[in-house]
Amino acid sequence: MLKLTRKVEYSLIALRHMQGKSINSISSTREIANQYNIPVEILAKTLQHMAKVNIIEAINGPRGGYRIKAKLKNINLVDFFEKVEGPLGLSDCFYDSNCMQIDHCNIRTPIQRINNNMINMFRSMSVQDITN
Amino acid sequence: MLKLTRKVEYSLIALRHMQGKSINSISSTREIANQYNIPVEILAKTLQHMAKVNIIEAINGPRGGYRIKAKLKNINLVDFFEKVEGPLGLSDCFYDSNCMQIDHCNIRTPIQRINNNMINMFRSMSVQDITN
DNA sequence: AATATACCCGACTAAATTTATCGGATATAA
DNA sequence: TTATATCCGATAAATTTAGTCGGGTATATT
Repeated sequence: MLKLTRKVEYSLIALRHMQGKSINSISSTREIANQYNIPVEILAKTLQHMAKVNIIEAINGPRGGYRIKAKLKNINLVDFFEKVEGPLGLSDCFYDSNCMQIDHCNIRTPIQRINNNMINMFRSMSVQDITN
Repeated sequence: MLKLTRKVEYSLIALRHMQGKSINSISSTREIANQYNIPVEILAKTLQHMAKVNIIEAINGPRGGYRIKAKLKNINLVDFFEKVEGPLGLSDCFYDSNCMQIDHCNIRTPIQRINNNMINMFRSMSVQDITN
């Protein structure tokens, strides 16, 4: 319960790895996967996805790879989690009201308060707070 | 990602239900399950578990059921989540160091900071904040 | 131009976790 | 004695997460 997914973890590991290198230097999927014991194919997907949402940038061809594109300081953790994993919330009912008990539920409002606290907490941190 | 489990949700729904009734009045599994559209068997387990960890108390026999036993005001959400669902943490490595990359991981410390923030946030709220 | 390296991406499979079901037991009020 | 309710281990189903596979495109290097 309340866990980060591997996808998010791998993304952060990769970003931190890239940020530790000189700007504009390129990191390949294989290089990162090897260094951190991550399955290559899964990391590949993860990086492709981060490229698609413009957090990093892909360079094709031999000697290609990825480098950071966005200002990590300007991406808060809510934005980041949502870009990488999709909508965020302690319960589905806060972004997709398909719940059988939507009418009877007696805890929706109180949980929403907690949810807001959580969201605010994550919003107060940037990706750079983690990758630095 | 970062979701509560149904077990936690059902527990809270049940607690709030009981708290809405006069003290010492008894609620049966069936009564709660019907009112909130929860599968009876699953709610039964959930309540049995809450009884085992002394949050509620079971009364056997016909006209039996459950009633609140603990002071909900004194149970913070971290304690509650852990009693109901087990150890809490954004990543497993904070309570079970069986991770392949424990030696290489470059984000353990930063994630632990976030984790602490989250834990503190949940610790600052009591079950009663939700069930009231 | 050929080649090798690296990203791209959809379809699929496997594993883990969460959710739900079943069967039979015990306790007790009426 | 009976009916209602909790108790509880085993198991099954569903969902989510994690990982694999195959065939594609782009490009630096020779």
